[in-house]
Amino acid sequence: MGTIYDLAKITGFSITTVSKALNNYSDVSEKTKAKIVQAAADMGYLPNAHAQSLSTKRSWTIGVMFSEANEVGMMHPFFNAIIESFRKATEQQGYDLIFASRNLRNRDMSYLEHFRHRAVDGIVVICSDQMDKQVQELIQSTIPIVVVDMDSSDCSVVFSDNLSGGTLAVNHLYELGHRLIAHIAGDMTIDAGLARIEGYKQAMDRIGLPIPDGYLINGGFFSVEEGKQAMQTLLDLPKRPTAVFVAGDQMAIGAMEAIHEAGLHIPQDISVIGYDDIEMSKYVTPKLTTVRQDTERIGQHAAELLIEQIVNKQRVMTTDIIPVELIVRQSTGPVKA
Amino acid sequence: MGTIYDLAKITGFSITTVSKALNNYSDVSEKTKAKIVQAAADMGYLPNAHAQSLSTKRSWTIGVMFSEANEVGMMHPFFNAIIESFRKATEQQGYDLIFASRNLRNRDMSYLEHFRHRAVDGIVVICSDQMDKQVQELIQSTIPIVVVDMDSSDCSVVFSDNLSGGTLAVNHLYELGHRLIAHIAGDMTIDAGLARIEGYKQAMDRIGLPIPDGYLINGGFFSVEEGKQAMQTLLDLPKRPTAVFVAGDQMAIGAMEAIHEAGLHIPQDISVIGYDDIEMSKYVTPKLTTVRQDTERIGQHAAELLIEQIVNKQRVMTTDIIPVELIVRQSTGPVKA
DNA sequence: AAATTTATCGAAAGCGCTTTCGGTGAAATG
DNA sequence: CATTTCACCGAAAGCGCTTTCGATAAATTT
Repeated sequence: MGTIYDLAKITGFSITTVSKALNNYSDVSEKTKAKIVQAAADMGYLPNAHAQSLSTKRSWTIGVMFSEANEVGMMHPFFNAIIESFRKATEQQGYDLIFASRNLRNRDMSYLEHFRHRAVDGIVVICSDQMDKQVQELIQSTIPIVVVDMDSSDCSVVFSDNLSGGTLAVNHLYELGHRLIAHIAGDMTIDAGLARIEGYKQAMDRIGLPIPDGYLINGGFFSVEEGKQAMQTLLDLPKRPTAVFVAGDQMAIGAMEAIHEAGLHIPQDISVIGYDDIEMSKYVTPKLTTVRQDTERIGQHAAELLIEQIVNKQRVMTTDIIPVELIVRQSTGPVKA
Repeated sequence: MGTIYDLAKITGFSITTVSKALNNYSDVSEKTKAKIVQAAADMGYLPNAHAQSLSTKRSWTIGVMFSEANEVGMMHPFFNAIIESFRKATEQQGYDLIFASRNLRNRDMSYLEHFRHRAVDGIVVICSDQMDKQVQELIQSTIPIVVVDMDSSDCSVVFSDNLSGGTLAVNHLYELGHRLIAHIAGDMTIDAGLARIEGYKQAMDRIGLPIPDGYLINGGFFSVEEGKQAMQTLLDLPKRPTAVFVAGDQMAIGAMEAIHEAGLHIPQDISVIGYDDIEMSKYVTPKLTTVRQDTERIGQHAAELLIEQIVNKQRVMTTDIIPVELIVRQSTGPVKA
């Protein structure tokens, strides 16, 4: 406890000198610097972050906002992995994360208002909803920002190479001999979902495979339940697919459940490949083949991009695409002869 | 943007009156209050949180700290669920969460130092490590605090009824006809792990079942991998158990993997029951029977406990135990005849 | 009409810190 | 020896807000 005033009194210097000593200014002698630092250590002095922020207009905080349809917040396994990596990268630089709510002191405010109130130095938004007004508002603001998993030309964005991801999945299935390949897609209002659809279509086209009616089915917003339902209607098709590319691991897990419940076997009767490579993918039975998104790299890169903008005090609008990787496990196999 | 000075200039009142109007003081007339509020809305005025904090000595922030052996941070599925519920409860009251790091501006500091620096109003620690010096330091401090999942008589704590949980698991297995019931335990340095062991022992004792050599095995720190290993040594036992109670769902998933790899079937050959009921438990195959911890309630209760201390400005040291619930799914079944 | 309340407002100090700018004495320069 | 330079330090203003304590004019009471 204690303030620089206490420190000044104890050491006999002015608060100016104390402050300078603590901040390692060059115009205070090594001798007095040492004295002051020692006294600070002795009394367990710590600068008050709020006073510092007020004075310097730097808060060393970064606001984080999730925008996703299911409102699971920090329990979203994919977003969560990104944030964890983002956190590690930013904490190294001295930043703390503030998770925005929309309610402050019984006053309902927008995320932007919240962030302005807290005077964050930058914002990261992990967003699946392109249309979210709040996100647009954040992007339009002057606060440094980076958005993950969404496309935009108005700010720095970083997301996976979903187009290649879709292609990767289809090709893998094709090489295993599959010709009846369906796609349980994410909603088209979601950039990632749309890009994976595109990847799927392009790959099918390139291979020369037609997409039968009903083979491209909307799985909604990536939940297990929606994946399950989509798979069920897929199973009811007159000509059932032998393989299905699912746009997200959670949906894929739901799809697997539907397949099991129908008494079919994976991958003998039907192959399934997911997308994301969330934690649990390697623990379901059979272990899920999937397209891995590099959450580690996405989070870290987003952090770098944001901090760069903060320190340089100028916006940069890049769109960085992170490569994905095919992880072959046990849910995909050769087509039945 | 803008400050109360701007508002004062625009409306013609003093900053005092502006501040009072904004804070709904009684000694400013409705008429001027309306004018000021209107002007504030017009200019998009928002109070600067740092200035407010500096002046009121309330920061409306709560520091959160994880302490767990595996360092997975916010990717820990159980802790994570608790924090999410905690967040919802606190955000309603106007608090923001700050996730503590130990590095601030290239200065390595303790969590307590970090929290003091940020002047948080309260602290929540989700802790599995009883011995953590940092946690002790936090508890000894004067900042309002609540700790989850650990026992302590020096502060408010809230955790699950692990004793009953252990008993619940064993009894369920017993009722299915099992007599050879093993326990893959969490490390004994962890309160939760210890209590579940105790529950297991007591239940076995009450039933009159002996605990064969090697049936109580340390699974370490609740990771999938450790659970798998523990199960493997269990399977190598001369007299293999017909059922195993695992102290955590992640370990249980590892155990299931080991069982599958050994060519055995769940629950036909061996029943397994987990603990936690994390998200993925209902998606593994077979779906995991488990003892559910009420993360929703734990998080919310912790929030209430903490906020109460903050507003009343006095420490309370209660230990609240939240009931658990047996969730029967498909990984447990009657013993083979 | 005088005395007292009441309603409404503002000056000023304070929260803990940073930073500009000027001042002082000692060392270096001519 | 006079002058310039340099190293070191502090006064003061400012960051944006809250809160105490008076002050004033209007309303009420006697």
